[in-house]
Parts: sequence; structure tokens; C-alpha cells
Amino acid sequence: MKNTDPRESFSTALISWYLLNRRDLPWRENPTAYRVFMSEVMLQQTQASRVVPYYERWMKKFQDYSMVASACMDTLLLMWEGLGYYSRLHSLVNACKHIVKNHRGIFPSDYQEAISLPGVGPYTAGAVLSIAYNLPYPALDVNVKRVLARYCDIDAPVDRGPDALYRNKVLFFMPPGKAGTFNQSVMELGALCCLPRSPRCSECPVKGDCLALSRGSLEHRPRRVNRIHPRKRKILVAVILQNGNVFLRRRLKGGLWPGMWEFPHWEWDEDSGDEAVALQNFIFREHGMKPVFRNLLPSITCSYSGIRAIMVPFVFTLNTSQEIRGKDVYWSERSEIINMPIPSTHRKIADIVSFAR
DNA sequence: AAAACGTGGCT
DNA sequence: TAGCCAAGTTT
Repeated sequence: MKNTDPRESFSTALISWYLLNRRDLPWRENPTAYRVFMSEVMLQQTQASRVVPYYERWMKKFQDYSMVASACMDTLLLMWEGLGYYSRLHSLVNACKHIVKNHRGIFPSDYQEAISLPGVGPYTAGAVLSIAYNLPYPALDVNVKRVLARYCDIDAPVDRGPDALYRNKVLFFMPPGKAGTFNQSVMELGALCCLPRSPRCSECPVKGDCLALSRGSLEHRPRRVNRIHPRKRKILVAVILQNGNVFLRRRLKGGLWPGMWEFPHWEWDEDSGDEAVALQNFIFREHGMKPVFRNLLPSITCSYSGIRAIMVPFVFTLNTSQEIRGKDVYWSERSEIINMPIPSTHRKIADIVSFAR
């Protein structure tokens, strides 16, 4: 007699498929709570393939919470550079400090304690507790929502409103004692098979019971409501040189690119006017320098959280008689720029500057 | 509740 | 090119 329990047929087929098809990702070897925690934070809003090199560098350098907690912030920022969402890093460091101080260096196995750690939300708490400790919590990310929205033909939007419906579905299907493997199976199906654009239904281990597939509603699952079209901006960037050194300033904690180094820049919202002069005035207001405009560098487009920007780099030189020093400003040698944590779009400009001639 | 927060690959 | 998308959390 074949098993016809809908819970078991889903999880059994899914786990069998997972054990055969899963990727050999580094955080899947020896999945201690520390290793899983570091990977889950890096993976937030990011694709696995992009995280791999960052994760391997991180694990080589930091083997436990106390090593992260005591590391130099610039070193940490440099290791995170390019991953984006830098507040994750600041939260992660604070979480590590908290675990060392209050949990004897052991990730808490209590859900409420876990979710109260900085940067740890429902997803990350569920992922660490299920994967590292095999505790029965959902790890509800967009992959899981997409798989369930299709398999159960759920119309509730995945990007707004309460998650209770989706969480209950996960718990309904979760087989006893296999929380970690089950959660990873659903996520992996979403990442490899139940893809956002063109799902590979012919390869799917649970296609036989997929409601969206049988009802023909696959195109409408998952349903989304939140669509923000990006606004355009033009940003004038100042590359100020003095004796061959490059002027950088450190951003404040909070907001965009917290704690990282950048070129001074000014958002340009006019239709016309002398951009170089406007930028020069800004530099004087902000930093008290009066550098001389020399030339332009190639413009760079970038986008982040609803903004599409074009960055226009202006090269200035500053007379040696003007001495500008300060806590959060720095004259970097060209060869040294590579060791400063700099956000991705500014890094492209920095590379031109540091490798020029 | 809605907006902020990065970045790069793909179509 | 412009839009969509990704192992979410915080305010």
C-alpha cells in the first residue's frame, strides 16, 4: 500500500530529491550553529553563489564568536565589502558580542532568545535553530514562500501582510525530527528547480501534487503587490588629489554604507549649470577645502533600494598649502586604497584612481 | 505599515 | 536598456 498522506508524500519526495541534488555549499559541511549563523546572515537578500567566497574567507579568519567580537571594524568591513546591506555586519558583530557575554559563546537554542539577537529575525532564528539544532521552526524565505504558493496554490501575496499562513504550511508539512533537512530541501527546490521566472516543473519531485501546476495558475504564483519603480539621480563625485594622495571620508553609523569610506559627493538635481563649480562649493562647505578642477572620469551607473543613480567623478587637485586633517577623513596613498572598506560604486572609481598610470 | 537598506546577474 | 530578482531585518 502506497503512502497517500499528503504531508508525508511531499516531505519524503522532497528530501529524497534534496539528498541527490543539493549543492555542495561550504556551510553545509560541519553545520555548527556558528557556521550556520554566519552563513545565514551573509545569505540574507543575496544569492548563494555570491556568498561562497566571502564565507570561506570569513571562516578562515574567524573560527568563533569571540574572534568576530574582538576584530577590527575596518577589517570586518573590508571582508564584507561588495556583499551590501552593511548594517547586517554591524548587527552581526553585536550579536557575537552578546553571545560571548550572555550565552557562554553558544548560540541560544531558545527561539525568543535567538530572535532577540541583533540582526536575527524570524527567518534567521528559524534557519539556525532548525539546521544546527534540528528544532522544528520554519525557515521562511522567498524560496519557501514561492514553493508553497505554487504547491498549495496560495493567493496571499508573499511580499506583504502576515506570514502566519505560510509558517503554518511549513509546520504542517515538516516531518518529525527532520526540521533542518526539510527546511533546506524546500529552500533548495526553490533555488534550483522551482525558479522565479521559468520553473523546471519536469524535474520537480512533487509536480504530481502541485496545485498551481494542475490548475494552470503557475504564472500568478507567487503573487506580489509591492512594486517600486526606481527614481533617477545624478551624483557628482569628488576625487581630490594632493601630492598623489586621495581624499576619503568615513560615513557615519546608520543609513547607507555605515562605517565605510567614500569620496565626497553631491546630488545634482538641476537641469543646467556648472557642475564642477557646484561640487567645488559643496567641498568647501563640507570640508573647508578649495581644490582646483582638473578633469572628468568615466561615469558609472548604480542602483540600490529603489534608486538608480549615475555617478559622475570629477578630479580635483588641492594645493599643498591647504592642510586638511580630521577624525573621519583620510588622505590615502594610491596603493593603500585597496585596503580601505569602500562601497561598490565608489570602489569602481577608486580602482580607476589607484591603478591609473 | 511602509520605506530603507546593496549589489550584480539575467532577460 | 530597464526591470526583475535574490537564504530579510530594522525603524
